[in-house]
Amino acid sequence: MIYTKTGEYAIRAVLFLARQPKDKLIMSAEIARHEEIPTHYLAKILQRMVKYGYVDSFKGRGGGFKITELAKRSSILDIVERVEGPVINERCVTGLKQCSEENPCPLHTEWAQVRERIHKLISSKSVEEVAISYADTLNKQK
Amino acid sequence: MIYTKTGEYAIRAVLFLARQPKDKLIMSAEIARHEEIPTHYLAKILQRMVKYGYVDSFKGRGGGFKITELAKRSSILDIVERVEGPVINERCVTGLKQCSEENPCPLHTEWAQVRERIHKLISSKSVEEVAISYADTLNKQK
DNA sequence: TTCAAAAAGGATATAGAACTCTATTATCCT
DNA sequence: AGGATAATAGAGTTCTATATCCTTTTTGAA
Repeated sequence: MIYTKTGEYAIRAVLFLARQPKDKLIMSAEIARHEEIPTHYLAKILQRMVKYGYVDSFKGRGGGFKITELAKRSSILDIVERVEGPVINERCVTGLKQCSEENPCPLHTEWAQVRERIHKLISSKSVEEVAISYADTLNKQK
Repeated sequence: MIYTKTGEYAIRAVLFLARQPKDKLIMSAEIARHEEIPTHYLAKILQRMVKYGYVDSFKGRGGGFKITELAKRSSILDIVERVEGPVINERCVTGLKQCSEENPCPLHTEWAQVRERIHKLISSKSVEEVAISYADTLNKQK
């Protein structure tokens, strides 16, 4: 995995919310059950997501969470970086301290390409796009 | 970074040793200084490397470490995986639980390709090849 | 207006990784 | 033989990510 569990839980929760009917509220416990995420831990992550403006929360009976427009328009990278800080490390795979553009290690150029491709992969599509096309796949399978 | 600091330190140490004159012994403290790795921690890692047969150690005055033929022939992936276990995670970037070949999430195929490329990048060249071509670069710069 | 549901918030526990320190053992040199 | 050097071994500390628990606050509904 490129990012940590916290980041993974965050996107899974957001992608799950993105697949729900508009404005339907989902309890954190329900998300946790569906996505197999530790209940209390997810609650913590959701709290942060509320602060970042990626989900809206509603307390009390009948309450729960729903995804915001901001999150729908954001990329996976946006969200993960917000939750856990920089995801893609600039250091080369060899870890060589002196490795740089002027002094490239043997894997430098190729690694830069891979890094670029990862970046594009998780930043070029919005959460909404990913969620919709995933929902389609799930439907066709049934 | 794909792997942890421990793994990174391990390759940096091994690549450093690979660039040394044949059979020259280098003290762990010297490797630590050159590669800016915490001294005692590196000593620990080197101990394990000895067990795995990637470096030979010599105690007492004039002692130190040198790389073995096994390590020279090994790939970066080989060494890192030995030190820290599996490096490349099979899980998809979306982390979606149901994501699989039959039920691919929208990023599944592309991510599989990236993963494959990373794998190839760090497994197709031997430590010796990488070290030699890096030494060349360093020389030309001078 | 009181009760129960649900999120928010704070405090704490656990695990693993990263790192440090100290004592021991092996080896070389004089 | 004795002292210096360097790896080895083991215990201990710190830090961060992960996970759990408990109390408080808010809200809808009976």
